Amino acid sequence: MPDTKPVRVRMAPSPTGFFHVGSARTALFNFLLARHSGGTFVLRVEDTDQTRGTAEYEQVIYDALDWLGLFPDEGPKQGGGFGPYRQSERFETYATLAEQLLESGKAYYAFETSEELAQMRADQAANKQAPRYNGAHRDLTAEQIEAFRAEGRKPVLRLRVPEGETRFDDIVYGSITWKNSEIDDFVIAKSDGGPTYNFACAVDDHLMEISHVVRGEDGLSNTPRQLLVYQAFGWAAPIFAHLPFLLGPDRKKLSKRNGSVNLLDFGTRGVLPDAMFNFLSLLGWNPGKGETQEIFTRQELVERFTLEAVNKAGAIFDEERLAWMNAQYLKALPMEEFLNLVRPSLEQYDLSDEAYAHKAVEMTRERLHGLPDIARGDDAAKYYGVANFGNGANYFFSDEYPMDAVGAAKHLTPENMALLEKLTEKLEALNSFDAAAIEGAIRAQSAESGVKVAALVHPTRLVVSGKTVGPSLWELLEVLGRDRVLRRLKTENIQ
RNA sequence: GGCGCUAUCGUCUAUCGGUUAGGACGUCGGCCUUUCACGCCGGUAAGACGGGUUCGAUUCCCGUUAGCGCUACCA
Repeated sequence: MPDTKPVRVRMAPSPTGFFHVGSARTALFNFLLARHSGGTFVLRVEDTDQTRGTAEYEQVIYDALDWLGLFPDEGPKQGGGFGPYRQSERFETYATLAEQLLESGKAYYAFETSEELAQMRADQAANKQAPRYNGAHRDLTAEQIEAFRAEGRKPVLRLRVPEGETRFDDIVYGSITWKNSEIDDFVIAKSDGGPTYNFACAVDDHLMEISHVVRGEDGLSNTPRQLLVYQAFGWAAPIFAHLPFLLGPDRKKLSKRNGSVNLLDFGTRGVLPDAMFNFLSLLGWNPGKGETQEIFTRQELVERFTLEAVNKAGAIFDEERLAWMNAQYLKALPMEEFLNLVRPSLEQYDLSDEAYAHKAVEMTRERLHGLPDIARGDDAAKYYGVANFGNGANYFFSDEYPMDAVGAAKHLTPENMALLEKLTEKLEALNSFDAAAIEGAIRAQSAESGVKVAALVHPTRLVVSGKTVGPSLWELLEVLGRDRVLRRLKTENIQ
């Protein structure tokens, strides 16, 4: 590593109203690289498009980054020595620099209207030609420029792309070469004076002394254009590393059309930030060397991460695997934290008996799914996660809980109800209402009535919880306590 | 259309010319058991296709096919 320049990476989202998980993955890899190399993680807001929302949408970016735990070292909020960090506040810089290019002859005015350009492209398409700016205004004379101005036309500034080819070494994709003839004289300054993406991006990356441009695969095609801007200014280019896309189940670029893409929605659904961090880091990257470990702490990830180990092929965002991974983290979470996590879904209940609530949550937690998806049609009684934890623990806190209809039809038969009456008497007679005694009573009743233990267990569980599944029955009854159990058994709340 | 990129089990991936192609998710079967879940054990399943290079290719090269991306006064 002869390169001793300090590592400075950036995440450059545009405020669009929600934070895409793909952007989160890109931000994460930048963050990992910065922390791994003791570098700086910069947040730059690309809000040059005035037609899109900005102010309130910017907050979404902070919320998302905070949630995932990716705290920028420099950015609009935290400041830094390379600000401002909002492109909308850097227009003068772009204008000044674009002007420089105009004066040096590296850029020129072009006066075509949008309509004329659209027509030009249509003609090219009709002639099966590549739609590219034809360079008609490349060498306008001062008189011609004045004439266009007199017409009231507002010019754009186009970069005069030289002959030859542009190549660069991408850390992930290797050597990439483009013929400059494939790149037209693209616009660097719009007619309203604002910069275009490729220009602003190159200018900012240079001025902010970004050492590694780590971004999505779609940036690959834009890189030659940006390199041309560096070249026009005579600037040294940064190192590029493009990341393969995150794909939907249909193998198309992940979007709202083919899946959940809002990072914060996963949090709402009960995904732990640590789990998402771990999951995302393993999409398109892995420690290699035959490593079979799947669960890594943030620190382990920071230590092992290298751009060289990033894959080239796109990766499908598999929610099943996310669910599994989230479950791993959920199980390892200290009870106190877990309790706070599920508290919102239990808000309608009285949790003042802390010891009881603690026990109820603990018993229910062992059965939760990593990322429930009721919409998929799963049995809500079986699959629940953090977000709808209350559905799995409702019966602990209220006598009003839904009765599983299928289970009731199967187990709450007249014969079984008669058995339950006898069992209820036995339970009522118990001196100590503990698991061992309860089990003893149920087994005794089983033997006495000549039925299998299951013939008593299932109906009892149904009546006291409304569910066909749940914790060990003896322990469950002990925790629920004599009062609740007997009350429910006697009420036969089966509807 | 042009240009660019990609291609190992259904999915995420390991492999840096020689392996019974490994792990994980999912799935299937079994164990545990009062149910479900957990856990444990076991099974299933892959180098897109065709050419080269080589003693030997999943691995290197070329082509085909497929997918994706760029081709805006969006970012």
